[in-house]
Amino acid sequence: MAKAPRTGPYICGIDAALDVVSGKWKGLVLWELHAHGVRRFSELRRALPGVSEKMLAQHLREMEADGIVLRTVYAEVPPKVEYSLTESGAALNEALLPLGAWGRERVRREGLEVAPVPEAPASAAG
Amino acid sequence: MAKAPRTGPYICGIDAALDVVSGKWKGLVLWELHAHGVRRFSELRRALPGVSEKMLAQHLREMEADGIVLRTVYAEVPPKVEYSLTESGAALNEALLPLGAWGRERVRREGLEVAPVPEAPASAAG
DNA sequence: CTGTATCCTTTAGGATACTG
DNA sequence: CAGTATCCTAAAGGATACAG
Repeated sequence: MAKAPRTGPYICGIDAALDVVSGKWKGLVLWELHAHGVRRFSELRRALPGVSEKMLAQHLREMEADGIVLRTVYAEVPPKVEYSLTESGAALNEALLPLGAWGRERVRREGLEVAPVPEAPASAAG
Repeated sequence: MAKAPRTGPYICGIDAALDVVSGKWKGLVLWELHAHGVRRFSELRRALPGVSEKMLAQHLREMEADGIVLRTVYAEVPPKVEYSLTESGAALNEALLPLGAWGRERVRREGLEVAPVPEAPASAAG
């Protein structure tokens, strides 16, 4: 979803799904949470080289509102917040696997560049 | 792909795939070509209510450059141009099926609105 | 550590007019 | 019919500073 309440009626399921994953870093956030189960804000920031605090926070809020990410706040000092996938988020990740496979095939076929990601699970993400 | 030559290195397959389907109408174009096999420019325009000529042409050029759409120009007058899916485009469509299913489930679960599409194949697109 | 607030640049998308 | 060209608006994203 965008930040606005609800953009409008969807035309098909693809629309409704792309609306949720559209965002420069959302796919990576999804994958990072899938790979590690639980991540803190600062861990996600380190895992996404180049992301700004604003965008990371904004994306996480939207994904939370879309029901794919769970945000857990611990009443400690210093503050501690953990992010994880909801059941729906995990299902979304599963649904993205074939698309990821197609994308990797595309990268291979067209000889596109791929940035090395620290600690990325090479088996399925590359 | 964006209109710029190449945005930059991809981080994972999802990135590389989303880059190709990101665009307000690309998913629908994909589906329309899948459903009909071959479509002319004006047919696509009618199938995508609200699309501007500029965006449709631009999207089709990008999809052609990305190797998922084939553009066939007939040397006739009046002009005739046909669009269809390449093998890669058809594979992309297949890879999008689980995502579409997830999207429809999301629409159902959250009670989101869906716009009725003329002549859309209800079996898998709704 | 986990964010917000503000300001700014870039890009996507749209309206309209025109052309081979 | 199948587009281009031009101009414009809106939305996404980024830099930086500050706060609980």
